[in-house]
Amino acid sequence: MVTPRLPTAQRRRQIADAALRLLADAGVAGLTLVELGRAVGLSDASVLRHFKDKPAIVEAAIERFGELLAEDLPTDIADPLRRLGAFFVRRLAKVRAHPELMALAYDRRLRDAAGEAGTARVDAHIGRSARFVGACIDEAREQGAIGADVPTQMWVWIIAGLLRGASFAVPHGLGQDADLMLMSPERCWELVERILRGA
Amino acid sequence: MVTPRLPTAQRRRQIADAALRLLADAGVAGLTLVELGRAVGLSDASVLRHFKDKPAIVEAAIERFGELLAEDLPTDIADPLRRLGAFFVRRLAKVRAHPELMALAYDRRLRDAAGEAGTARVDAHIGRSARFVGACIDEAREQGAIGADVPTQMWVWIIAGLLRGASFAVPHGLGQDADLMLMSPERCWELVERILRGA
Amino acid sequence: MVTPRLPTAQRRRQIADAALRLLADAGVAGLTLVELGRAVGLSDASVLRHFKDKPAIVEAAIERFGELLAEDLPTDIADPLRRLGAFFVRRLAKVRAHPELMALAYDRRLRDAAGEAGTARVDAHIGRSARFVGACIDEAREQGAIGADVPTQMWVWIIAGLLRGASFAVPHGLGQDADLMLMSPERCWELVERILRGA
Amino acid sequence: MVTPRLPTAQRRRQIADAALRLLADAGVAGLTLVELGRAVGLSDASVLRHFKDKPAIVEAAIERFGELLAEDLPTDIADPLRRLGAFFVRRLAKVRAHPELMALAYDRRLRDAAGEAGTARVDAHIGRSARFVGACIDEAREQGAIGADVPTQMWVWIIAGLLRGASFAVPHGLGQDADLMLMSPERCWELVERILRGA
DNA sequence: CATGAATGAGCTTTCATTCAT
DNA sequence: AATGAATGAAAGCTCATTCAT
Repeated sequence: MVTPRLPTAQRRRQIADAALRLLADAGVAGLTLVELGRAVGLSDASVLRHFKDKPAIVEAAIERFGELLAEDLPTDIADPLRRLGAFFVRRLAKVRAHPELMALAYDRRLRDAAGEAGTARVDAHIGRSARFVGACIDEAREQGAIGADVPTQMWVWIIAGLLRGASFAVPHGLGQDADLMLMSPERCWELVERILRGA
Repeated sequence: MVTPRLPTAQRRRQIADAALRLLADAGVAGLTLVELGRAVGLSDASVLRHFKDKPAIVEAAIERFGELLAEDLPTDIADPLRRLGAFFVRRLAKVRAHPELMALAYDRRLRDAAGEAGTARVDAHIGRSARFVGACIDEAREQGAIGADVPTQMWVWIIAGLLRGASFAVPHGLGQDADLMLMSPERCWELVERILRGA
Repeated sequence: MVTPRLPTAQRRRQIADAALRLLADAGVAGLTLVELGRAVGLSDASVLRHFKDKPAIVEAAIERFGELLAEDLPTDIADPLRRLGAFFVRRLAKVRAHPELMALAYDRRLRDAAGEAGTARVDAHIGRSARFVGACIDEAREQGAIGADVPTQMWVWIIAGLLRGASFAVPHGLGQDADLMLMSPERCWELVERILRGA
Repeated sequence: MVTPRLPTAQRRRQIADAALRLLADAGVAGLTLVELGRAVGLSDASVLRHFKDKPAIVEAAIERFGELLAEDLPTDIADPLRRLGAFFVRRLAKVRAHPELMALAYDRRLRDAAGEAGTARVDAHIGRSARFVGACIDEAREQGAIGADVPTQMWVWIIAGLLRGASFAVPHGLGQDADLMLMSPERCWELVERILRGA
């Protein structure tokens, strides 16, 4: 088989992405070099020509995942609740588009794959979204848009819960509410905002 | 090595529990027979004298986890919101007491470990809590205790999100709100109930 | 399960017979202590209370097989061809009645199971029949009943070949001659004797 | 250890041949991957890089054995008895040259090693020689070279018996006839042919 | 840059064997 | 006499990794 040679930079990203997909679809046990090679059209040995070893691949995948998450964080919106809303809408759309992949954000599987070394990086990336949400909430509270009784962390978890919920292909709660999946992200946010303000 | 002998029934439970712990602490890759043996003080071969297979062990662990989750579902409380509150309080306490273990309820790792065969069982066990919550919400709504605008499934995910949040040993959002962990489950529920009613 | 206790002598024979059957039906790999136990209604550990170890069981099985073969050797018939005929008829009937079992006489599986130690015993037992046949032939030849040109050993192998052929449940040569299986041992011997005398 | 590399095609044949030898020499239980590796100068893991499975190795060995047997079947000789004779001479020479190996043709060990799946292949390969012999006999009988009284299948077994006899390194019948081993295959066939015609 | 060949480590599983009850 | 519990050894197999081509 003649495999087109690609510059390392491209290959690295390709491999990191494949690792993420594989981890999401097949779990830690499914992330093997052979499978990784198959995904990018290389042999297992060749995959390792672009990375020192497997942990290095996982590390790259984690960074890739971090970028994916960071994309959703808006920076240019002044109003905290509108900023939070923009994040929520983007993130929800992304979770719906790639439920398996985004489930990694609400899972410990990336940490497992990372081993001792990478755990902190994973937590940092995933925590970044949480900190963003928390900051929006705090700011909104200071402006009086949100009441003081419910602590910020609770709101953070509530929002994470809503986003995570969308990562189930089949919502394993009630069948009759499967149509929640059909509600637009914008409409969802309206409801969430009402909850935030109302409480 | 002289290992104290135990009747199979005891050993089976011991092994199933150890499997759950191991899965929670070390992930799918860390759940090996040798490690399992070490956990219960047996050799790897001896572990398999109590179970036909490794899959059989995972299966037992899943059932054990199902029991653990089922304990939290109250059946004798008529009022739906009080029933939901009782569940919330129990489950939250349990998640705080065993964060790593209970993270399995909000994770895809049990499914990964279960393989093709056991996935349905895992989903059934975990989904049972979700269905319980959904039923309480529906009932409460019929009684007019909860408004009609926010769909049930959303509340289910919100509550799951709050419980899942407690499974992080270090809340990876904001440090200043770590004291949320110190708020009593009962007090947490008060807040949640207020959100439910208020919206 | 309450297993009736049997005196060792009976158990030993029972186990040796089971070992023979197992070896014949399932091959060397199928001869395990657990399977042996199942066959005689004992646990694997209990089987070893009647024999020092597994080689000892195989050894007993070999002796048992030797007895089985020895039964077919007539001692009281003076005329060599009639003596040979009696053997042939008995042996053929036995091979037809227990093809799998008797296949062990034309196979190296017993030797494999016996290991270094038992090989000689196996050869002795199986060779005994061959020597018997050879002796009959030699004697008949001295009496002029058989010609001198075909060496004894050849006749021995011919007869062994005929007996061995009957150990195939399905004669894997020609289908149209399957009815050879239906020809009575006595009639078979008539044909064999004609060949012996005629040549 | 530095092992000289060989292209897979070569290795596969090498391994299949070694499997056959091992099976012949050490029996089903002796056919292990480690032993196989030792025979070809590889580690056990490396052996499996050339075959998917151990069963796949056995399968290849069986095909190899089939080829070995098929070599002996002449196709270009019109006269049936001469054709049979050519086969007999070749096969006898081969059995004498490789008694242990060729014993597999008169044994159930290949079937045991093959397991459920390969049994039919083994029977087909071994049966092919038998069918060949049967066809020669039938044809010769039609031409009147062989009498009608002895059924074909009997002759097939007789010939198989003679060939099988040569697979014993030490003819375990009579010692005084060990010199049968020294008789040339051609001379043996002369005797066999006389028996065939004479009856 | 890419790969085929080879390997060691580690995993699941089977099995003969020991021992306390 | 019988068994349940435990074990070490060895088998088959997977996988990350190395290296020569």
